[in-house]
Amino acid sequence: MVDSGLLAAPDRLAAVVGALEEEIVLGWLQPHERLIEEDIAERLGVKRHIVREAIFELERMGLAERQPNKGAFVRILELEEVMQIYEVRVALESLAAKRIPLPPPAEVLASLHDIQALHQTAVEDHDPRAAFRANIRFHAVLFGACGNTHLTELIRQSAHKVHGIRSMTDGDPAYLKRACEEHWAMIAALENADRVGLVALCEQHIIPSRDLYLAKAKNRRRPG
Amino acid sequence: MVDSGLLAAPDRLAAVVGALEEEIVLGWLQPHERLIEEDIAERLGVKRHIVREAIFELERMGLAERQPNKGAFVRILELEEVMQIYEVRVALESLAAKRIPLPPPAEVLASLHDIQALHQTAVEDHDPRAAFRANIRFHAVLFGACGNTHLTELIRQSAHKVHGIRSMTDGDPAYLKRACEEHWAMIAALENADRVGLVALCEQHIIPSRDLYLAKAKNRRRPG
DNA sequence: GCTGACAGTATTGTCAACAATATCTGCAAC
DNA sequence: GTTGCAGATATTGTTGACAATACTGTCAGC
Repeated sequence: MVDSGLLAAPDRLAAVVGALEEEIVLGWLQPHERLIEEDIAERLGVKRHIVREAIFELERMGLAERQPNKGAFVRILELEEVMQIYEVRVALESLAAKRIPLPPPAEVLASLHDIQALHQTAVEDHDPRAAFRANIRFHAVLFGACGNTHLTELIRQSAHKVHGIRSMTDGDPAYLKRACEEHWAMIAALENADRVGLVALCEQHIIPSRDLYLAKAKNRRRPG
Repeated sequence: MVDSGLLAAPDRLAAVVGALEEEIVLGWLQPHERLIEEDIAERLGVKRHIVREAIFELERMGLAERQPNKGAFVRILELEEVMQIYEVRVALESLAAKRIPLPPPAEVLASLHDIQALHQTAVEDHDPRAAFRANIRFHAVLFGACGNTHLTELIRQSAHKVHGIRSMTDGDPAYLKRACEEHWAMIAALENADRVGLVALCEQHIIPSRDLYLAKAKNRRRPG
C-alpha cells in the first residue's frame, strides 16, 4: 500500500512509480511478468488512472515495456544494452567527478557520511531494500555535488535503467561489501581533495556491477 | 491540427508533443505563455487527456514547467542551465563521434547526404520549420551511427532541451550558413575516415549556438 | 481611496462508466 | 489429434462529467 490518501496529489504518482521500481529491482516482480493496471491499483490502494501513468513512466525509465492494447511487462535488458548503458555511465560519472569542487562543502561530506553509515548497516543486516535506497541516495548526493543539474539528472536516469539487473547482483555479499568499501574510499578522496583518486574510483566503482551481471546472465542463459 | 483520427492511438501523443515542441522552438509560443489544456486540445483537434500527457512530456523535456493545480507554461532556460546542458552535450556527442565506425555504412552516408541537401535548401529558402526538422534528423542519423542506442537517446534528449532557445538564434543567417557548412564538413570527415577531424567538428559544432544565445540573452536582459 | 471578504469564473485533477481490442476456452470439422 | 471458428472473458484505451483548486472582479466597511 502506497500511503493512500495521506499523500498529496502529485506525490502519489511518484510513490507508485517508486514502489513498482523497488519491486522490480528487488526481484519481487520477475522479468516478463505482466503489469496489470487494475491489479496493481488495488494492491497499492490507488486508482487505475495513476497506475497507468506510472507504467508509462516505468517504460521511459526502461524498466517496463508496453505493447499497445496488450499491456506492459517487466523488461529484461539485453547484454548489449547493459554494455551500452554502462559505457555512457562511465563517461557521465567521470565527467561529474571531475567537476565536483574539492574539497566539497562540509554539508555534502556530512550527508555522505550519514548515508553511507546507513548503507553499511543495511548491507550488514542483509536488508536489500534499505541498502538499495541508501545506495541511490549516496550517488545522488555525490554526483549532485558537481553542480550541474542536467548532468546529475542524466546520471540518475542511466543508473535507474540498470537498476533492474540488481536483483541478480544484490544477493552477492562480496560485491556488496566491496561497494561499501569503495563508497568510504570516495568519501576519503573527497576529504583529501584527491581528484585523480576520486575520478578513478568513480570510473571503477560501477564496472564490477556490470561484470557480475554479465557473468550471471551468461550462466543463466546456458542451462535455458 | 494534428491529423486527428488518421493517426493510431500511441502516435497521437507523440504528434501533439511534436507539434507543441515546434511551436515553442519556432517562437510561436513565447516563454511564460500559459499552456491551457482545453485550448490546445481544441486547437489540435484531440482530447484534453492527450494534451495533458503531452504537457507532462514537455515538462520532462525541459520545455515547459508545471505548477500543481495552476497549470503549465513555456519554460525559459536560465543562462546557467544552458551552459550546463551544453557541457554535457559536448561530452556525449564527443563520445559518440569516437564510436562511429569509420568509414560508416554506405546507407548512413547516403542518408546524411539527402538530409543535408534538404537542410541546405530549407536554410536558403528561409524555411525555419523545414530547417529545424532537417537539422534534427541530421544529428539523429549521425549520432545514431555510433551504435549505442542509450547514448543516442541521451544526446537527443539533451539537444531537445535547448531547442527552446532556438527561436532566438534561428533568425541569424550567418549562424545557419555556418551550421550548414559544418554539416558538410562532417560528412566529408566520415567519408575520409578522419576520426580526429570528425570529433573536433562535433565538439565545436554546437558551441556557436550556445554563444550566440548567451550574447543575445545578455542583450535582451540589459534593456529589460 | 484602500483593503479584505465574498462570489463567480477559469482551469486543473479525479473518477467511473463505456468502447475497443486482445486473449482464452470450448466445440465442431476434418 | 489438430485446426479453425465463435463466444466469453480479461484488459487496455477513451470519454465526458464532476470535484477540487486557484484566479479575478465586485462590493461593503473603514
